Amino acid sequence: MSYKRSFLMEERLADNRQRILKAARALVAEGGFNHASIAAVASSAGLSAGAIYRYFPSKSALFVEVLTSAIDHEIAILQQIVKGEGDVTARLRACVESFANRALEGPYLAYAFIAEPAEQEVDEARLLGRIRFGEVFKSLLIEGVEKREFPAQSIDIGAACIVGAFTEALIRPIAPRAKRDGRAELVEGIVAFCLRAVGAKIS
Amino acid sequence: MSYKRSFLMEERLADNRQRILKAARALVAEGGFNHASIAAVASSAGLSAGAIYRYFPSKSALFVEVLTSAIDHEIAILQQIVKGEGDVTARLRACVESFANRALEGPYLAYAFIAEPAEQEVDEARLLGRIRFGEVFKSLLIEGVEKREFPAQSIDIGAACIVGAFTEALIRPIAPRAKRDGRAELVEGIVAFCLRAVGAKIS
DNA sequence: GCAAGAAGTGAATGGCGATTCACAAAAAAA
DNA sequence: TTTTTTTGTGAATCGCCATTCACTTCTTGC
Repeated sequence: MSYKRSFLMEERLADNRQRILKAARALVAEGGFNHASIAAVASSAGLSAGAIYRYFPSKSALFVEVLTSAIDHEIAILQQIVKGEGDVTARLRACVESFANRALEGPYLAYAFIAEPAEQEVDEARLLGRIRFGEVFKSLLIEGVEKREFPAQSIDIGAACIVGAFTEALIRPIAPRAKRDGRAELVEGIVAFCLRAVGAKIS
Repeated sequence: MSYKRSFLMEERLADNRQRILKAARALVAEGGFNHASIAAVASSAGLSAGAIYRYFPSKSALFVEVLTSAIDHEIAILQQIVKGEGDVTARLRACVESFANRALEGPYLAYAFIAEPAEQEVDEARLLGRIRFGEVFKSLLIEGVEKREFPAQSIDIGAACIVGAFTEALIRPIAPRAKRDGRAELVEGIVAFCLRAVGAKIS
């Protein structure tokens, strides 16, 4: 009577889904969103264009998921640092450093995720991601102010500013066909800026 | 023999061009780039779609000019402040305040110019604009460091960070359908962040 | 093995809006 | 006024891809 998917079938479907996501991510990393048409994703995942629609309702939905899961991953890394040991200043430094270094590692991907023009939906997901990054810094700021490591200040605004600051400072070296030199100095410069901005003592 | 445009004709053509630019700007201010199709711009300027192409080679070119001239205007305002009197700290404060207030004044326009997804070319113009804003702050930073108002620091990075910081802090309240309250606090928060970041004494 | 249902195919469709173009109206030269 | 050149019109084209769909191939239940 009713059709029931075997375990193996389930596996294969799940695997396909993952392959689609992976292919999409890889194509974005390679040449940005433009480079990643449904046809390209499909063939790169070893499926037909039509098949994609068995797994995702639309192109936007697919890329929103690609973006969101990448962001989840980054956030998890940052939260790990936030929850770690050391004073707040050190952890803030570590967060900014980590984010910046990872972005410079895969510049095209980071560019796409931070700044490349994309559809409405993707863009909304991006905004949401930025807000989530903001929350991470917000928690650090709250702790820092509480522990008197930082002076009293507007937490929400400060968090947004931090995200904006390192993001912007990264965009230029990250953008397609930009020169990328002095990475260490760049990262250190960004960190120093952020630490001064929150009023951390020296460092 | 050769056709020569009369003075009146020249005038009319120049006027048409201006009207097109103005219509485009108005439509963007009203509903973002999406809202501003060639057809819409044309009818709003009192011309036919085809006529636009006698004045601009492409839609992108038109919007690049709209964007660029808006940026020119903003930059001029900031440079006025930079060249003004008062210590560097005060002028930096005035620049950030001015930009933020003007952005909050015409939120949709600012959003489109700062963050709305658009064609490649427009996006490139936007990046260029950001760099130019950076230069303004760069000159302030250089002066501030020279005059010992600010400690030694990475000028280029700092300038980029400032632009990113206020930009990001503005995007959320500026974005379509965002709530916009506490404007004065927002601006003051951003200013405070930036001043601490460059190491300005109190304020 | 065989019917019924599910997954996969890829060429055709569809929508959208920029761009073009054959033609019309207006302006300058003759 | 007639001719030539420029400017303006707006419907038709065109390009681009996401999305669909009639059909094939594979899975499952019997």
